[in-house]
Amino acid sequence: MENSSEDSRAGWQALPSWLLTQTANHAHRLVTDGFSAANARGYHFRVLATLDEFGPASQATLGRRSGIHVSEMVATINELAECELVERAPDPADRRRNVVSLTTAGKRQLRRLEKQLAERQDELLAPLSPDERERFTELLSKLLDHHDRRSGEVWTG
Amino acid sequence: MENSSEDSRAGWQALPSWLLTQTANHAHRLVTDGFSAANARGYHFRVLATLDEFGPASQATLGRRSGIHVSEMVATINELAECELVERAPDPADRRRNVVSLTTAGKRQLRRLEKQLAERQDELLAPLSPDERERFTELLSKLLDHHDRRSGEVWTG
DNA sequence: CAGATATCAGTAGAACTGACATCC
DNA sequence: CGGATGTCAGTTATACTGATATCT
Repeated sequence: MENSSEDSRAGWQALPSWLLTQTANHAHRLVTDGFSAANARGYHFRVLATLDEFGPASQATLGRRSGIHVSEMVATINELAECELVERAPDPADRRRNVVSLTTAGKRQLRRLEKQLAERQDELLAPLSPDERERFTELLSKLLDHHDRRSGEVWTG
Repeated sequence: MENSSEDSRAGWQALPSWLLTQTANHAHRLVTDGFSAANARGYHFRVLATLDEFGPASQATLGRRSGIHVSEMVATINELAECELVERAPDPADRRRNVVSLTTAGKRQLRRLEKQLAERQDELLAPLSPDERERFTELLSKLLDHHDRRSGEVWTG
């Protein structure tokens, strides 16, 4: 009654929070390794993808859209610009700002990273059936929406 | 066809790896806050719970059982010993070792933390029905078992 | 001697804070 | 002036690696 035979984890190792954070660690390692195989980091991908979706923007705007801290953005853009994946030019309309935009090389790199990422998703979900994968992401979305909203409440009312 | 109306997340924010790591961050914050409300950290709980389950042990053994790195164990035991939640005594049978054991105050603290933890699980899974919670932990277990085994393969053959 | 143990120092990545100069 | 922007320096927490002294 206390432990059915298939329940291999005891005590705290069976808690949802433990299962969640440990599995997330594996996921993080998978995608991080995938990115570094393409000489990139997660921040690089997020900036490139955000530029691709919304077009050129200032670093502050990019930070808000991609959820990357402003001070992280500086280093990220430095690295991307050094590889000529983005271009950073002063905004003539507002001299505080830099306008960051995607280069063609940046677009190419983005496609590469997207492909990498898709493969890692598959590796992550390998033991699940298509049906299970569907339900899994649904449940995660539900949880994340809930908690994102809860954190947001404090600041946005 | 590309986006049904209920799919609020675009692009990379809908990827399983993203949903997973972000949700895990929320979970981690929840339990961390819960622990710190009881003047504890995750390591403290894991050591106390491991001592409760397996009995007194050396720091190295404790580390293997709880998955905590040996060098982290030193600081963890220092902190627990300072609050008199565990006792650290030299092992007469092997002078390299310390024998670490639970005190009654440690047991009390463990119960407190277990209660905290249970509440945080509930907060974490709040938007899910009992049925959904069941399936969620099942899917997570399946994933974690898979990836734990895969990482283990490298070292244990 | 190899190997285990406890300890301490240092490292690395992620996410954040604070200070600052510049500009709107 | 208040507020936004970009930059840099520093901090925190987590999880390691490496070195060392001691002991089996």
